[in-house]
Amino acid sequence: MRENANTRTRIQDVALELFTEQGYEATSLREIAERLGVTKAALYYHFKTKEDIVISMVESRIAAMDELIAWGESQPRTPETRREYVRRYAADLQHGRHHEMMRFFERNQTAMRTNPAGEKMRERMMAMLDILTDKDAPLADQLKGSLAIFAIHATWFVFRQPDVTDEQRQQAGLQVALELIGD
Amino acid sequence: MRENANTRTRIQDVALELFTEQGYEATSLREIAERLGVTKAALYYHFKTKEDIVISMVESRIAAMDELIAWGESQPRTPETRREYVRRYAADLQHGRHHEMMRFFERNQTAMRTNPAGEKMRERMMAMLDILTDKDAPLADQLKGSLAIFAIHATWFVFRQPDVTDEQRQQAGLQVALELIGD
DNA sequence: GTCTATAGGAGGATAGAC
DNA sequence: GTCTATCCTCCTATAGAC
Repeated sequence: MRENANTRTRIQDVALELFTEQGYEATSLREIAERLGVTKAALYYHFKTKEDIVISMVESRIAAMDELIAWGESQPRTPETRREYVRRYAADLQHGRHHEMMRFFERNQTAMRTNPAGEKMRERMMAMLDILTDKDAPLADQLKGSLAIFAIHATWFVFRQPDVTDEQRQQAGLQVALELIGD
Repeated sequence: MRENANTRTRIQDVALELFTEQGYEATSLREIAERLGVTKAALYYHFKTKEDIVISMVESRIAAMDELIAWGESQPRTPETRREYVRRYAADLQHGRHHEMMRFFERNQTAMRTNPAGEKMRERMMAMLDILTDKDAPLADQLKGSLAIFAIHATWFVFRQPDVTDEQRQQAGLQVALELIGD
């Protein structure tokens, strides 16, 4: 079970990387298995289907988002709540494989269209948006709410310089996101 | 050739729609053919390969971008140039299938990774970014440049209300983009 | 827990008739 | 220009040995 847990995690790691780089559909189980030095059949011992690999990966991310959303919904709808929400979201993405997961979803929106994990994720993104913007706010403000979230995600992949630290990334993303939701 | 041009265009239209909604890899040629009431083999009369369909669609978009980029590069690197650039870009996307094309690329980045059309498109996006932001500008400003472009694209799909006019969309996207690049 | 072998199907692409 | 028929490859998934 030590071995079990280990291989399971390694499969998830490799899958996440390949799914993000090449796309979910474009990545075959053979490819993942080869990268790990095992056969396809071995993967099926750990996961029932290909879809299952994604579902298993997304769980901890969904849990973290649920916690954050619950917090947001329990707070008064004030500017300060929104600011704090953005700060917490940015901090949240620093842990585990969380920002990698969000990138995976961003790059596989279409493939996740019919996937249960994708449905859950879309639901959460909507809930987050509801915390950041009113549904009857001006269009520009609604757009800014979406961009604020996107800014924090983009933090992890837009910069072209190789020498940017995680510290600097997070700081830049957070600053822009905060400006977008109105200071 | 009248028929020819017509069928060719219809294939492109259906392909663009399905590739965007379901994803490039998830859409089979059989599916496109069925939607048009023809067989797969008929598609192969009009296009050499599946990849070829994408390449053919992207041409007019690339041409428009090249024109815009050439204009940008011929102007002084001033704030007013950047503002005008953003305005022209927003107006540009109103024509033909242009914003649909950008949405297609956004949702199929991974699939377009190894596609010649994808390579061209990435190159142009980089060139646009270079016009909007300096490479040695603060990280936050670089991020804002990317977000400005994204804001204009997002204009066409983020709003949840069904009664938003194209006029209103464009206006909101443009306003936010202009704020992002500093008024 | 991992392997070999294989079923079963779908996809892209082509040949050749009409 | 479009069709029928078919090829070939690759994929997901399973059966059963070790």
